Amino acid sequence: MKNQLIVKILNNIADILELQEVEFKPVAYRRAAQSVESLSEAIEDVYEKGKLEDIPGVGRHIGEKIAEIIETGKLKYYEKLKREVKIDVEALNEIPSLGPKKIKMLYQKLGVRDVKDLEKALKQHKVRGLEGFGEKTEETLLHGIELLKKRPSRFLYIHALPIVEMITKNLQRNDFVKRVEIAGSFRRGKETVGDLDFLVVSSQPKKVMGVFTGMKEVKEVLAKGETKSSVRLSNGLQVDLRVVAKKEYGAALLYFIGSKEHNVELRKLALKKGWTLNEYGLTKLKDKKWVAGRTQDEIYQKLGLRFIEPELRENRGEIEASRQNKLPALITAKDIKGVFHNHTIWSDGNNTLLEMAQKAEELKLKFISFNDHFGHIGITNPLTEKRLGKYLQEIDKVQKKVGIKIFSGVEIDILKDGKLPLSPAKLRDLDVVVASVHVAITMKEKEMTKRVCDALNNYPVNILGHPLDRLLQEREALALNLDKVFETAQKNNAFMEINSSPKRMDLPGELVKSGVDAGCKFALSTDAHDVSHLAFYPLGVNMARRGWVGQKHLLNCWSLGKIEKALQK
DNA sequence: GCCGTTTTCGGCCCGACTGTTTTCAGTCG
Repeated sequence: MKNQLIVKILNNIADILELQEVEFKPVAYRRAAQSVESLSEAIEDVYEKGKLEDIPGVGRHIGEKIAEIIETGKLKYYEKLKREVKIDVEALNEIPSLGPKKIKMLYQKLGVRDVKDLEKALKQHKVRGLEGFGEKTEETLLHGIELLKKRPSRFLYIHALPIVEMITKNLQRNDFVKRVEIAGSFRRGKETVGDLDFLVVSSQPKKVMGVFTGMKEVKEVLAKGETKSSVRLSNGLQVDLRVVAKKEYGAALLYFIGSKEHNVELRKLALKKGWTLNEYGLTKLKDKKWVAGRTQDEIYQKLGLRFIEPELRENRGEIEASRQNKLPALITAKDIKGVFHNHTIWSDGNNTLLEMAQKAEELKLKFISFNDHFGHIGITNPLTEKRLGKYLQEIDKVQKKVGIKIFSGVEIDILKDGKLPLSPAKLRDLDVVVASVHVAITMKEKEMTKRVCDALNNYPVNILGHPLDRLLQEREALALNLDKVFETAQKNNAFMEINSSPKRMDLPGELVKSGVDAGCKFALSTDAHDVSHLAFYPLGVNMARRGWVGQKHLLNCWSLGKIEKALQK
């Protein structure tokens, strides 16, 4: 899959063109890059279908360039640009407060071509003499380079969560703070966040800024103004805060939840109606008269739209769907009646069957499904055919001690050749069969796709476990033709898993949406190895919501009777 | 370079903060 390569090249072209002060083209290339990035299928497949120009922001010229990259792995135009500029724009652009104008100046006056050159020039104090540069800029840039060297990667949602709660509490306890909202990608339920964005309603912004920048977790104040401040916490996470008046609340929240691409579309829509939209409200273009802004709903309505849930705001068709009143009724955490795919001390989990079941009951769930590892995967203590009988007896015993329904089952490995290490007949004795790829994960797409589809075709698999087998920030996704997998799963009445484990988040939201579009059904799992992991299921709900999942698409929302029927093979 | 429920040509989202200036350009989100 060359999506990421193409995204990178298109963005680099935009960087270079920006440096050359070419107008409008950079925006066009970035827009195209963004669309390719949010594609839910391999760009090669789009190309083969001859549909490249259907991608928003991709016209004839960029389409031809993408085709060239797919066919040859390279792009002549890009090579030519790189020869022309001779500068490592990509790396230099990463440095905070360094943009195209300054990069150009640094190259022309000091011959700076890369970060190394810049660091040298800064340390020799050659930069401060340039027009528009000063001592302070020198310091900022040097600090920026240091920061990049030890830059923390994006934060997992689960790691950002306690920080969000802490900051919210810190702000809320002040009587001059009327309202606190978390916005940005966290509010949109993304699996990782680059920074946090807070919105506060208050008539005393200065006091709010004082509290915010004065928190003990703040390591560095990056900016502090009347309405906007930015800090870096000691763990490296950047947090932005905006303070607005009550009247602006809706417009500001809309603006700060984003995504940027969603907002740009809304603004274009406003312009067509003779209005302008910013974070303070929707106003008339002519006389600046106020149209709306108190609530998000009000603004959507004025724009001829129905309210769009934050998780959908990625400019992936939600605006058109909203206009046509075709938005899905998204599931919420309350709709989840139980969770699939959980481990205990019968394989590599930390707790007993009873402890896990009791915890699920405590969480007000109506069922839990146990799926301890089966077969010879690289973990200690997997279930074997010999132990399976005892495991099932034990589950029966626990069932008598708790007030919720327990499903029995295994998580069984999909072997290299697409076979499972237990016969279809024996698998049919279990309530829930989760089948997953764990070993030989570097297979080529064609083989891997066949392997997974063979398993779905030849065995009574209920749930395809963590389909991508990716680990966030650790391991790439399997090479898999998901279109084919979706089709095969649907044909065999198998459910695609939405795995809520914080490092997995698999399938991610955008791919869940492709599955929904393809007619697939889903099962939400916790993949818990400890009682504490059972509480992770709302993370899977985030993924499901980002994937446009309604109750009819998700097994966990159905009645127990209907679930049992759907699991019969 | 893309795009069109006023357009196939002429537009292209909008404002805050910082540092360097002495009214604003550059950067960022």
